[in-house]
Amino acid sequence: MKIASFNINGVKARIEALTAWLAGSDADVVVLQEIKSVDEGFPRDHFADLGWNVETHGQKGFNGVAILSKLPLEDVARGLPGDDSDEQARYIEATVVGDRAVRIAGLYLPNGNPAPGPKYDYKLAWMERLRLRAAELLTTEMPVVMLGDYNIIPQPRDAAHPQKWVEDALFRPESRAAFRAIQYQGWTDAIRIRDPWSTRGPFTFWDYQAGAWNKDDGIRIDHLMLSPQAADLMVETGVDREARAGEKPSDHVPVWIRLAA
DNA sequence: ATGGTTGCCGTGCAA
Repeated sequence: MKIASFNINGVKARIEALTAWLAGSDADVVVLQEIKSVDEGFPRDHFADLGWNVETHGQKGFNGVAILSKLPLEDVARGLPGDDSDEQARYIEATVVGDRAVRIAGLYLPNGNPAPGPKYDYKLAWMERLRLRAAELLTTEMPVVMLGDYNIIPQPRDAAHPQKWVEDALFRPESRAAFRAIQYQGWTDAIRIRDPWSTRGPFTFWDYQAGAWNKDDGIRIDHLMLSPQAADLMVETGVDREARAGEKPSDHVPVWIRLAA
C-alpha cells in the first residue's frame, strides 16, 4: 500500500498538476492539504471518474484537507478533537483496508506566523491537541500513518539556510519541542530515517518568492510519522522533488511511503 | 538587507 501526502495549494488551481502526478504515481491513498475549497466546490466527480474514493473536510477560501483513495475509506472522522470552537478545517482521519487495515491521519498544521502572537498561540495549542490525539492513536496498536504539512522544520539540516528561520514559527524552539514531544511518543519520521545521516535535506517546500526553487533554498516540513506497527511494515519511502519543476507547480512536493499492507 | 509570488475571490489576507 503506497500512501502519499501533497499540499496542493488550491485544488482548482492545481487540478491539472495533481491529475498528472496521480497518473504517474502508483499511490493507493493520497492526503491533500490546502484544498482551499468548500466540500461542495471540490471537483469530486473528476477524481471519482479516475477511480478515486474522495473524502473532504473543506473550508471557504483557505485551509481544507481531503483523502483520495483507490481502496474504500472507512470510519472517516473530520476535525482535530479537543476544541469544539475551532472552525479551521485542518484534520481528517480514515481507515484503509488493504492486506491490513491502516489508520490514516491527514493534517495541515497551522503555520503560526507571525510569532509571537495569537497565530503562534493557536499553532502551539493545536499541536497540544494533536499530541493528545496521537497518543490515543498509538493505544489502538494499529498501523497508523499520521502525515501531512506539519509546518515544522525539525532540525537545522532540514533547511538550506537555517539561520533565516530562527525567528520563524516553523523553526522556533517551542514549535520544534512540540513536534519532538509527539515524535518521542514512539513515531518514526519516515523521510528522515530513509537517509539518517544526511546533513542537508531532503526538502519538501520551496517558496514561490525570490527564486527559492532555482537556488534550492528549501525546507522539509511535510512529514510521514509512523506508529511502531506501521514502521514495521515500511518497505520504501520517497520525496517526489521533480513535481516542483513542473507546470504551475504547488510550492510543496509529494512525500510518500510504501507499506507491506 | 531588501524584495520577492501565488491563490482565493473579487480585497485584503494567508502563506
